[in-house]
Amino acid sequence: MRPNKRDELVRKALDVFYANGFHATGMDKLVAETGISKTSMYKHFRTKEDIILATLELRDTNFRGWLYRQVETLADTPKGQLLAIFDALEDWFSLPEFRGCMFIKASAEFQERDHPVHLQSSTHKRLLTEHFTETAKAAGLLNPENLARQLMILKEGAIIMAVMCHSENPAMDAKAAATALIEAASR
Amino acid sequence: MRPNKRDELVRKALDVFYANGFHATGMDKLVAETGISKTSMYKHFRTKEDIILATLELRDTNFRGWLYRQVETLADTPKGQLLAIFDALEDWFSLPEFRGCMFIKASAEFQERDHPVHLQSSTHKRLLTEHFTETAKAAGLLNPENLARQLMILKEGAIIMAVMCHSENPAMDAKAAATALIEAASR
DNA sequence: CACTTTATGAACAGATCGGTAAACATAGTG
DNA sequence: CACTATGTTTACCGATCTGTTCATAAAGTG
Repeated sequence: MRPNKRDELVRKALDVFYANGFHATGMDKLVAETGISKTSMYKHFRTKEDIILATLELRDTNFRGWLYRQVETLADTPKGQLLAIFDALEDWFSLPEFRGCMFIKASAEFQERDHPVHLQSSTHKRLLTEHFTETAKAAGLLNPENLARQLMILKEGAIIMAVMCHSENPAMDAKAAATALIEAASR
Repeated sequence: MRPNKRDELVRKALDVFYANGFHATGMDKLVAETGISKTSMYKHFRTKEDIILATLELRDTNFRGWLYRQVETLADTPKGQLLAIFDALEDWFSLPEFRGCMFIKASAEFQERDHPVHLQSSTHKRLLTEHFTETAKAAGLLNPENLARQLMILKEGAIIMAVMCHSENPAMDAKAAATALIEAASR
């Protein structure tokens, strides 16, 4: 099977959009950064928006895959895994290429509630919430849906603080808060 | 004193940028939405970016003013005021014009860490954190800086969830979490 | 009244935007 | 070999981008 130009484009475009933003990245910049001709891009995608949607799809797969794997590596009990979320976040935040959550940024640039980009970003957050809910259930904790939503709030809040207040350690602040919440749900 | 066109522009541009985004709003759109001529705009500001910075300054004043006033109205004890933050958020989220945090969106569109827009957004979050810290100190709670950062994480996370997962009540999820944290810091 | 300030509309740069067209190169397949 | 699919380069389209120019209107001040 030939190396797929389409996938190569999506992989490279993901990095460019993540680092530079969606509206701020023009098609010509995408050509310059990916080394792929504009004609090829428009053979594989009808519009720039379709390329954006494809990068978000890949990002969802990559990010959730990485997080779920990381959490399972760091802890073997469901309860420990809920806490390990924040250890994984700490690692992520410390990467030099860390630029925040791509989906938060995407829905900030495409605000209409029924815009495909906005919808796809919402889906990403919903899938994460559902996964946390399942883990909380496996841990036998009280009100697993409530707890999962609270852990999501802590995760998203930690991301924002990591992007906007660079000096501190929001992942560990969030982990401490999560510990208290999980403790309370253990009674 | 004559009605100040500059302030009128900033007030109206704030709404347009907030509703439509920064890069997505061109100067011509700004003319159409504000009813102020482009020539006037460039008499008062050198660049579009200067207009953006002015709208952020106004937003900071307005938002923190509103939040601090709201919190003081809703509760008279410092501890109660820390919880009232989330009641205020709930009101904010339910407004039809609610579109998330303008500073999160600004720093999502202007990502370079030393960009004036990014810096101004960071300042807004720092001022909020400092205010929460003072309130936590006034409440005599343990580790007021820690608690304030955690409350900030809850606040920012709730905003993100409100923007991206429209069905639920993230403000009350965050308030429940805040209750547990404040309780733990009361020992 | 004359004078200055402030605002306006409309046209216009020069660059960049998303997207297209046409001619050509390359490589895998029969 | 011919054929097809996939890629490239280059130039181009009309629209829109930030920002400027200029002539003109209106309003406050002496």
